[in-house]
Amino acid sequence: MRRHADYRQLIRDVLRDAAGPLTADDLRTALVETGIGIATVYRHLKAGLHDGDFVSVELPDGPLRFESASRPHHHYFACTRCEKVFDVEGDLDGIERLVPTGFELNDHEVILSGLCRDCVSSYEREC
Amino acid sequence: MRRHADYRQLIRDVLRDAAGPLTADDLRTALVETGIGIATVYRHLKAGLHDGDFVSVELPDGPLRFESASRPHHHYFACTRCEKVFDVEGDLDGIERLVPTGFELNDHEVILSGLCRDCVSSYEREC
DNA sequence: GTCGTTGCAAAGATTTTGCATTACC
DNA sequence: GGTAATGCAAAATCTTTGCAACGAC
Repeated sequence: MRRHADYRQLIRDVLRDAAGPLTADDLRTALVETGIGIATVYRHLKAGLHDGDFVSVELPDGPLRFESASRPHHHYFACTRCEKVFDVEGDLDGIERLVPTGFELNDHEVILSGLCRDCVSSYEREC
Repeated sequence: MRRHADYRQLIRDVLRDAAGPLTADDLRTALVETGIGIATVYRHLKAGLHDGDFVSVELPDGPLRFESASRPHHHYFACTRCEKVFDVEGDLDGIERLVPTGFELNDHEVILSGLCRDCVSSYEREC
């Protein structure tokens, strides 16, 4: 089996092409043909976070997810039924207004939750 | 040692008086004199989440935190230096605008991050 | 006595680390 | 050969679960 592939670049590629943030195990699965181990995935993710290649997103009730830092600013919609996570375009106004006096704002994250389109549809069918 | 105290109520009391969201272990520590076990803390938190007594907040790089559901709607400021979490008053406009067509929004969460007042001060002193 | 609650410990799930081995140059 | 990266497995951390014992009534 091939070893010492450019795993960092492979992880970058997978994250760049993903529709939303991925877990470490999602990445290992995507790269399973290379034989990458989960420890190596975590090591590259951690190094990439430090280097600014990736950002991490913590969502309710799930493992940490990662995505490419180069994606345009966006937020998330977490479906409480199917547990999928969707990227959401756009941003909010007035964020600075929330920051307490003397605090220094560096980043922000908005997580919407509810039902995604598919789950709204299947819920309506069931009732 | 006293057993079968009204642990749910004790947990409610601690969360009601807290300055921000607490971890399960914070709660066990706060109630250590009662001899409560961590499993019981988690069991009441889980039941209370289901009953709508508590809400959970997942913040970057830390265990799940909990707070009273009865607190007025607010958001969080997570200091990246001292890792404390502060409640933030107020809310944002235009959240509905972000929701993709066909999705049903039930909740949202805003997590600001940066430096808290104390860390801004000590950072300035150091430089 | 019955039923629900509890503590403890074990199990799960996720993430990190130690270490010998391997690949690259 | 020397250096850095890797896989495996153990450890660490956080959370859940099984179960026997206990308390409330």
